Amino acid sequence: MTTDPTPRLRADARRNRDRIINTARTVFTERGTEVPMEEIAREAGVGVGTLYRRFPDRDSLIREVAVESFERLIADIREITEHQSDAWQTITELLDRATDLRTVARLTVLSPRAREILAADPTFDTAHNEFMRTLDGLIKRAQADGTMRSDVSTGDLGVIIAMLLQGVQVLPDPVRDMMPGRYIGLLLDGLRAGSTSELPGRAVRAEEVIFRHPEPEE
Amino acid sequence: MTTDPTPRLRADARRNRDRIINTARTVFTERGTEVPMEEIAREAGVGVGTLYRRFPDRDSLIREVAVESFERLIADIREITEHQSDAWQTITELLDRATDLRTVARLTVLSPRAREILAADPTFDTAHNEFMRTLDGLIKRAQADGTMRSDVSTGDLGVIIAMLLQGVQVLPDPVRDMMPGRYIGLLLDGLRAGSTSELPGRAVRAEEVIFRHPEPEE
Amino acid sequence: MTTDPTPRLRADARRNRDRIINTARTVFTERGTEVPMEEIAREAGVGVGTLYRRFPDRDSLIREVAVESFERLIADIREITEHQSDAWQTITELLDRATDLRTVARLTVLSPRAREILAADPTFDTAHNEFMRTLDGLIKRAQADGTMRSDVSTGDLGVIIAMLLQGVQVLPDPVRDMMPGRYIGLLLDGLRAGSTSELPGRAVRAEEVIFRHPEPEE
Amino acid sequence: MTTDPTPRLRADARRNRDRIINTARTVFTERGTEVPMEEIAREAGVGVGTLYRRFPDRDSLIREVAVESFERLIADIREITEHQSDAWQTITELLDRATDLRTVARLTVLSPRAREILAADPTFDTAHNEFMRTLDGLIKRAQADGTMRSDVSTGDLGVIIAMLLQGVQVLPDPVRDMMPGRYIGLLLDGLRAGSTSELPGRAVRAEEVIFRHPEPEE
DNA sequence: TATGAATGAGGTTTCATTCAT
DNA sequence: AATGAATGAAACCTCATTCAT
Repeated sequence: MTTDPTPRLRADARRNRDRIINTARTVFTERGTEVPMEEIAREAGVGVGTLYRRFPDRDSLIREVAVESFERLIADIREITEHQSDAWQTITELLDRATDLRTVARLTVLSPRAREILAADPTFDTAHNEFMRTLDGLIKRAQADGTMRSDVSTGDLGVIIAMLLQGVQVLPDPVRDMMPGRYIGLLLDGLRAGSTSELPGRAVRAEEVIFRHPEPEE
Repeated sequence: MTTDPTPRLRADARRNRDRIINTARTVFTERGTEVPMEEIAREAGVGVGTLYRRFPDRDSLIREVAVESFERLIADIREITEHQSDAWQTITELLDRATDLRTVARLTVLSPRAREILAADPTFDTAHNEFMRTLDGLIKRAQADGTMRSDVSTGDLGVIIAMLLQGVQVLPDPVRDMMPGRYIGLLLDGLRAGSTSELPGRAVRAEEVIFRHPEPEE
Repeated sequence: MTTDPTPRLRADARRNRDRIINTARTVFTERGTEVPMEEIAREAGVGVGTLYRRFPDRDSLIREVAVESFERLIADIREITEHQSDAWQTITELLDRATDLRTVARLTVLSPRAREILAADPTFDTAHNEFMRTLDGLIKRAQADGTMRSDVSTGDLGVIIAMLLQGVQVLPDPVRDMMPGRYIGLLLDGLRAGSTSELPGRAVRAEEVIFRHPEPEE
Repeated sequence: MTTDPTPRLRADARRNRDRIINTARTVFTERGTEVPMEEIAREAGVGVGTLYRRFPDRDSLIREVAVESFERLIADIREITEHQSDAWQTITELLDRATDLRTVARLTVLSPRAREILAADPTFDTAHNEFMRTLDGLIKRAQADGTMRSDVSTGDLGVIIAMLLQGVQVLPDPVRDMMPGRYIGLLLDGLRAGSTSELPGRAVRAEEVIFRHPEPEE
């Protein structure tokens, strides 16, 4: 499923690679993509040299973290779907477990730089498209069920998720951790079917928000 | 109203100062507070030296832009209030004219650096407190009118505004400008009185979100 | 003996560090502490980055050079003392071999900036106190021997040494190297026991001249 | 006597010029020749523009201060000579009133930059030569009187004066003001006729120390 | 292979000097 | 003529990336 750029690694090399990716994911999510490479290396417990051996520059690190985060997120959704067949509930649960969602938001919708990198790399399309397809399926089902208002699109949901999660992220520490649920609650109330107001503007297509290799219309 | 840091400037100096502040406001809002000083100077059409003569370092530039943006925003609110007595409508209109609101969001809730600067500077309290008081008044009135749900606070609204506007900000260019209204619509539906769901967590106090010089209880 | 700030360095790093310190010592002694860092790096044959990796700012470079110079000077004194038991002769020889003495003078008595740096750093006290104790011992012995007038103190000698060596330093190149001995000769004549004039003012305490962490009275 | 570069000035212009020169003299003497021009202007109570109108660059300011300081010093000597015919006493008194002497020392022997400027400017020779001639006369007389040892030259005295005064200058504030007399005392003891030691090296010619337009041998 | 040292380009800031008011 | 604003070159320092051990 992945582009699998690292066919076989010695056990210790593998361990280092994992540490770096994990550290980078956390750091990118919490502090953005511009954190010094030296610092990422230090937090991962390796030298910069090792980091650069694995990822020749910052862009390639961002790319790998993004690919992997998409995959994790897709796995999250799968897991939820296993025990939860209601689409609205699935969306709610997904938003509640925001961890990987937040990373993806930061590395796609919320970082112009990351967006550019990913947009330039067609090998990334697979993971991305699968995610979009999945989200799209959920929304359509929730709308068919009559639980979600029908005038919002997958792209809209992408925007909203990104906005909310980013917002939550920068809150001062003490408020931060307890808050996501609250604002997701408000948002869901807005998304719920039966809302009275008519939304201005038009629905956003997913490709407009994330990046621009729209899958050839099947 | 102003802290008036520059009692009297020669006409040309005034012009340059204004250009710098305007450029910085745009640039900070669009691209964040870390844009190179040289670039701000270039876009403002002045030499770096001029920029530094007026604002001895980046922090002081951020500070001035923030103060001024708060003042502009307060003026916006006043203007709306003049022709609009309904609190809910006032909030809606305010959110629709998001320009200065977006700047303020970026420079308070959304930038840890800016937040730190402002928190360290008591001279900033005047503008800040006036804004908070105004927002607070609006919310209380809307809740008293029965148009806004009563389980949200001024701090909550601050968080939401910031989250939304920040999110909107990073959308890809073509989508960006037409979008705010749409998501504000969704949000307002969530905020509207009569919503069914019970919000988790607790209301956030304004000082928790922005910064920490709560006005001495009068 | 050393504060040993660099437990173990790779051979090449060690070589670079030494080059930098040596270059800085020369340059500080000849041209003062404000010589551009780029230039020090260039003369040491390394990039600026290397200089800054080892010494995060100018102050820390000054500090290291100072510590090391004190240590060299103490070693000089030890060496002289090994073959020379007469205190007056020791002082004379010490003044004749002015190299490290001049560096120390420049970095303590003669540079307000360096003095401030060193005064702020208690880890520096060891080297400093040892030097002062040594000098003090010499003077007391010379006075006990009846070779040095008894109305001068260690602090006085510090002032005089600094003044003379600084003066010598700025002489035009061709005159410079042959001169110290001459003026030291004049000075020593003034210091010699049996001088007729009575000195105005009072003896200076060493701490007044150098800096202000007087060793806790034992 | 002066090179008189400013034939006639309006009263206010004259006043500004004087303020600038006085401020610059103090500042150069206390803190060296590299103090920011803006700061000199501020302390003089004029704008930078005014400073630059009068002195087109730093070098020319240094030059003017130097010329004037020489003239003041010569006047000092004259004044002393009026009531004091003993050459040794004259030298002693001169050293005791160190003010202008210190400025001259800083701007000639002690500042490589200033020395270069003055050396490059033949119009400066007049003041300089007169001073040297005067000092030379005093020394010769003191030696003829048998009060000063005969193996020192005018150049030597220049070196010593400069060294001592510079040294005094950089002493920590509390010690500084009360000290010059003390070290001058020591020095004079060394200079006094009857000293036992034989000086190493050779006498320095005045031109070697100050700068290099040796007056055509008359 | 892993490490951390070295490099230098680029961003920040200061200040000598010029120029508009 | 006086002022203080504007300029840009040069110094400081950081960090992405390359390279020696």
